[in-house]
Amino acid sequence: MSFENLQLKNQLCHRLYMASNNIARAYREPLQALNLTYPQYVVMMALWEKDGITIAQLIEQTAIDGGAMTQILKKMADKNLLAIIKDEQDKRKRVIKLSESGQALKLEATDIPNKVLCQFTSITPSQGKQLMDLLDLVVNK
Amino acid sequence: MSFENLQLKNQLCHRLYMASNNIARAYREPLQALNLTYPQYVVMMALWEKDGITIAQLIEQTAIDGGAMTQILKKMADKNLLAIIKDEQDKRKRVIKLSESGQALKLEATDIPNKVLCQFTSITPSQGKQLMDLLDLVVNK
DNA sequence: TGCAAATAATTTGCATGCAAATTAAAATGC
DNA sequence: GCATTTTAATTTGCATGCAAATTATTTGCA
Repeated sequence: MSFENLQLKNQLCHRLYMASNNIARAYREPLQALNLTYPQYVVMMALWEKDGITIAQLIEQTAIDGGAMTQILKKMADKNLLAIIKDEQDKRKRVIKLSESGQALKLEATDIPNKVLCQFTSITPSQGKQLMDLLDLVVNK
Repeated sequence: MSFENLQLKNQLCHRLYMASNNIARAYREPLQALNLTYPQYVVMMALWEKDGITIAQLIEQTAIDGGAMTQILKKMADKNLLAIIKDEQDKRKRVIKLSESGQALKLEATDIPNKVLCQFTSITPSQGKQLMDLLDLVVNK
């Protein structure tokens, strides 16, 4: 038996693992300037697009784990980026609302995507698009 | 300003994040049968390919964090999958050697890649290959 | 030779990802 | 109308990923 299927270099999962870590690492420095971790940045992007949504909707948009989300939002509330508000209609729900400084941070974040992309010179925009489409197949199983 | 560049659906990083988590999740169940976590499985694959290497080499092969590697190897040694041996030539180094049960596990692992791939029906083998090549561009910056 | 610099691992502290258990509130069904 | 089930969040315990500090050795170089 050759066990080719067990060779690390043939594993799609390992490529994804390395690529994902690699790109997340590339965000660290630019995000430090905004005092945000990467998942916090993802939450901010979701809220900049649509504010005032529930935690469940935020989890749906970001695909961040629910247990982690509770902690992440708590820290972001501590930093006064957002407020966690009880829904009076359905008291199980919490609505997330950006603070003014949370909204204002959007302007400072505009450059982040470019700063990160500039670190990846070997991939063209067209290949990036291709890659996104292929990744969608993995995301949607 | 449109802020298109800040939309979550346009972020390569978020696709990678979701895809990577999604595929790692797909490994969980098959790996439970072998009593391995995903990173432990990656370490095993590296060692099945080349046994008796140092921790530094293992880190190089797997791209797993050094600090995490120490913990991972400790747990794997506790499970008697491998031994962590002091290098007598260079006492800073540790050599990792698979135990017999560690080597034997390779046979049981042969089916894992297929079991996982079967969960991703919407992606063809050709697309998988394409995806790997594109991911290499991200991995190698 | 001797001491500073580099290398290999480990440790520590923090931030997740994930599964399972828990709590609170709302929806359902008989 | 009340008990059962479902839903929304939180909490807990465990396993990383990562940066920074630490320890033990080895190299390099004056």
